[in-house]
Amino acid sequence: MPTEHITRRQREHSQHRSEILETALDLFARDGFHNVTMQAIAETSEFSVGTLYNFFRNKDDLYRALLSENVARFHTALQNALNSPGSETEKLRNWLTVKIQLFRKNIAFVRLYYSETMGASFNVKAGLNREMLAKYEDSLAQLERLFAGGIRRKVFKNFDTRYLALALDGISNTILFDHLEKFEDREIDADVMLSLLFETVLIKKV
Amino acid sequence: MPTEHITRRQREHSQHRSEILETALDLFARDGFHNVTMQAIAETSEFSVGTLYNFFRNKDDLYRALLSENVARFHTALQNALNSPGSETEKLRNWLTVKIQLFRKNIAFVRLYYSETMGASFNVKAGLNREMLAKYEDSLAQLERLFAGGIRRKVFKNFDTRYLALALDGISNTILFDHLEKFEDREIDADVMLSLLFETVLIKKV
Amino acid sequence: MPTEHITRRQREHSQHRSEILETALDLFARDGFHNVTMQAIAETSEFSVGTLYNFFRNKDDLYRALLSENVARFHTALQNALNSPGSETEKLRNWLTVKIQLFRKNIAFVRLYYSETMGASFNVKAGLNREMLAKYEDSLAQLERLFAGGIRRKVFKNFDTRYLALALDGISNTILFDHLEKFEDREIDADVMLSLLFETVLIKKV
Amino acid sequence: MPTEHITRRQREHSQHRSEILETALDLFARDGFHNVTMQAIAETSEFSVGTLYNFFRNKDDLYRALLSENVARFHTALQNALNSPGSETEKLRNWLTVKIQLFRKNIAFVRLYYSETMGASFNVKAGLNREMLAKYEDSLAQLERLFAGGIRRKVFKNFDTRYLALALDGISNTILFDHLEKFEDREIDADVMLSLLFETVLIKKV
DNA sequence: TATGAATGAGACTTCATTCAT
DNA sequence: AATGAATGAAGTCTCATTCAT
Repeated sequence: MPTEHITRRQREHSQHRSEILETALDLFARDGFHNVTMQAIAETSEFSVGTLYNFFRNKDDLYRALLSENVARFHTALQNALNSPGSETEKLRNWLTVKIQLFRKNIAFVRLYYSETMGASFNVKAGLNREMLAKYEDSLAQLERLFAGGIRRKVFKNFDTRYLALALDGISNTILFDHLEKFEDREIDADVMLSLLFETVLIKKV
Repeated sequence: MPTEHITRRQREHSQHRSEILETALDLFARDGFHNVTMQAIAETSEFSVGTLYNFFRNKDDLYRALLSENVARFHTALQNALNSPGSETEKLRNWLTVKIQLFRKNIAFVRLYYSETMGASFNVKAGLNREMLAKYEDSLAQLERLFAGGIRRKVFKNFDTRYLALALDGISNTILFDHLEKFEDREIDADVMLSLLFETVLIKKV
Repeated sequence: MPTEHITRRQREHSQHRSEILETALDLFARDGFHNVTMQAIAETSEFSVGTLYNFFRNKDDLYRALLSENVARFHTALQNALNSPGSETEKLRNWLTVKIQLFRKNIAFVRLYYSETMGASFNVKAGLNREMLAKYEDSLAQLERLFAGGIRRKVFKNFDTRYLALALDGISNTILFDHLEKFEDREIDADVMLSLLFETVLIKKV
Repeated sequence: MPTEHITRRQREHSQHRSEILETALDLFARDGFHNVTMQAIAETSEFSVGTLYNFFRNKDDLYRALLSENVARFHTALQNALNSPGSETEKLRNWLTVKIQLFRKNIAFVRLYYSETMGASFNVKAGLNREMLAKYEDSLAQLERLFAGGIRRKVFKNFDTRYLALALDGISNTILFDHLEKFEDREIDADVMLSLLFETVLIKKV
């Protein structure tokens, strides 16, 4: 059947594409965009340079695909976590748990993502950066809605939801980077992060 | 007087060096290390390419000097803030106030710093990265000592000081980046950041 | 047949490499290492600059290959001449005849070789110079053995063989350079050189 | 007296000029024309770059002066040796003795001279090379006249005088380079060189 | 007159991209 | 469809030379 034939081809094609992207990710994360040559990606992924250009229009395109697809994957996973059933706190705990897993299993991409988004979008052409920023804003907006709900339901104090979302993101980022930096395998707990935001630190005002 | 003569020369030299570094910082922060040519730095700073090489051995060296000197400046300023007189809370408020000012007045460098340290040190040779990491660790250690003191004096709850330091750093980073990103001129308040860490968010456990 | 396919590729590759080296030899011999640009070699050999770098790691490498391979060619040819059958005199005559032919057909290389070895090895990194010196010493050693054999067989007077070898080399060099310098096509005779070493010049001592 | 004043200046000027040339000779001989910077000559001779340009129009000019003046010195010394009183053989012995001394005391220049003249005049602009070649031809012509006289007086066999001159030059060159190469301090004897040309090597024709 | 910082043309080299096989 | 040799634009860096002090 021609359909199946095409399907197998497509499957192979998709498989090869993934292999290339995976290889490229490792190299980019280790050496940076400009220190990785197409030749190097070709050799490491065991394809020829020409083949790379059959999959991607050019180096920028490859890089863009790499970031874009991983960002989408992260975004979806985090979104799903937030949409899980349960209380606000449980949803946040879910979100953090998924984020922890994503960071742990995708260190290379995480590094790439942050060095790319903190710096004012060096390599990636405007388009992708706007896309990544939009996804980030969407994530924050969802967190805000969740906090807003909690505040409405008197579960949370009446804080600026924007700050709450940013704070939770910031706390988890810093702690996760600290762990990854040290290659620690000690389990990271979502509750520790939550408690840093939720439990009073100050005992008496000064 | 020969002393004065030397001083004038040195002053000029130092002045020129600073001009180059300032120009380079802006360009690097806007376009990224590899997208900035020595030619571009030369033209923008209104020196010749050759002159750049009289001040710095090569492009890497210039970049390293740029990061290194600014990191040192930031580190000293933050250190002083933490060593200011006052209670733990006041010291933290000082530290945050200084950090806010530094971020606001050095957006370009801040972007460069984070994209450089989040990514696994692409361009900067190992040496500098170790140096930057060391300064970061030193900052955290100081925060930790401060928290530890507060805990001992029963001002703070008995939390893991490492996490407290990381959380404060994370909260301030995320909020500051969010503000800078939007070129907001709305004043950022140190107290908002502190309260996110200090005041209970959660009203009732669920 | 795959073997043939590879062979054709290899043949072409080898062909191109030779063309580049030949072109470079002419240019280097005429203008000197530092006065020949890679651009010039590329244009003259009708390849692109990039292609040059596909064949040789860098300019030094190209130059080294050039000298090294020609030195080897010369060395082998002269060695074979000395190992030809016949008396000592016939072997020396053979050696000179081959040397004359090599000089005549490789003026460019000869110039390069001598200006490189007389000067204290400017461009060529230590390695090659040691290699060239070793081959030269080997040549002399062979000549010495030949002279020693002649002396043992009472064909030659009992002279210091080192001096004999050096003298024969020196006489042939100077005469050959003199001819080449003048672009003379008058045949150069091996016997003339031999006779300058062999036949008494002095009639009566003074 | 103004005359004296000028004379002192001139003396100092001349002294400084010599110091520069001497320094430059060592550097050029060690590293080659293109691997020596004006900066390096300035530092080593303890003058400033600007001062170098007060003595010589440019780098080429300095190099030319260096070669030209040393060639003249060599030429004069060798000429005087040949014009010394005595028999042909004595004159030749004188010539060789002077040549040996010159080589031993001016290794750096000798290397420079030969690498410059063997190669087809790389750096030195045409003018100087013609000048050096002329002096060389003059030397050979003098040797030829001497040999011709000897032949006329039946002291030497009737050989081509050009070849005799070239052979003597070649023999002495090769032996001298061999000694210098090895940094030998063993005395080199003019008579050994003469005997290689004068005394029969061959005992019986084969 | 001496200095040495500044200049900028020009060299070497890399690497994204193409295209004949 | 896959390959990888060839291309050449563009970047880094050097260094002879100038000129204000």
